[in-house]
Amino acid sequence: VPELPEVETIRRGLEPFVVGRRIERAAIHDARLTRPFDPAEVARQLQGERIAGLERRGKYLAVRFESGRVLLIHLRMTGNFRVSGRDPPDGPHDRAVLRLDNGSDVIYRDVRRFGTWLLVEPDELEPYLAERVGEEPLDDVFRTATLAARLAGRRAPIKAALLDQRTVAGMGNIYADEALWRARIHPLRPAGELERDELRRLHRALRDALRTGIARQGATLSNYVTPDGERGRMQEEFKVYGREGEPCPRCGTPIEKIRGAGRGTHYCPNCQAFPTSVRSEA
DNA sequence: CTTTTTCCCTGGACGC
DNA sequence: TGCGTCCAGGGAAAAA
Repeated sequence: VPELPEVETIRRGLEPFVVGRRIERAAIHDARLTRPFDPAEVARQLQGERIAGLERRGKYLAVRFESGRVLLIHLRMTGNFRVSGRDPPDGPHDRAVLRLDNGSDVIYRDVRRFGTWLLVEPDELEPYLAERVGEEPLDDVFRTATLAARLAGRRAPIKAALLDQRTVAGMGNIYADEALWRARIHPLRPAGELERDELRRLHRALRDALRTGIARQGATLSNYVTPDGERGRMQEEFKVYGREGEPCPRCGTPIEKIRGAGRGTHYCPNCQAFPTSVRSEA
């Protein structure tokens, strides 16, 4: 499941291979990849573009071309990139191939075909992102106050609020669970009712979890590998995700799994206890 | 407006 | 072995 750390790892791995290169030929094999646009037409438009930079916004990869156009890629569940020479092409799940001007291929794979490619004009990028993606949690400007402002007045569970990309760009199910465990906050607490100290802990926790994820090159659960084919090692750091019934690393209480925000949600019922109504209002 | 639910998609795990 | 069923979940869209 590519979340911020996985997407950032992919970006870093791909960057040296593609920046400065020209797309000699593009082939898109999945009719759904560029919906609602015709994949053959998108492929034609990609041909000849020279790549000026590879950026990340939340879970989006943005391939910036010298022309100013941008290819906005979302990997969703199983999208992934490989570079040729390190892995045989024409795998059963190869959905697109970009042939570069140095003869190498950038291969896009996506088992479940949830991923999307959207080619946008220069003036379309920011408006598109603005209504979908909030602040980058690892930027210096993302302070506790930033997080607090995004959560203020919200009655949705904190788990659901964290998964909202406008709250924390790039947050996903795994890192949300890990961050809430680190902050010792119950996933179903109403987001707007978190105390000042809890917000401080959560701010620190989610940044720590995401930074650790990047340092470990992401988490490999099934499909995900870096563009070099390396497995991530973040799964070895999981404290709660996928550990239902196992002892909490902090207190030994068995980890519980519930349904939160429509997603599997793992937490320690002792460390992350729901506060026993401290509220004094009747 | 906010929040919740449904849907898309496939392969792996599991029960019989 | 093989078949049916369930599950994983990011985000768009629909429903509440």
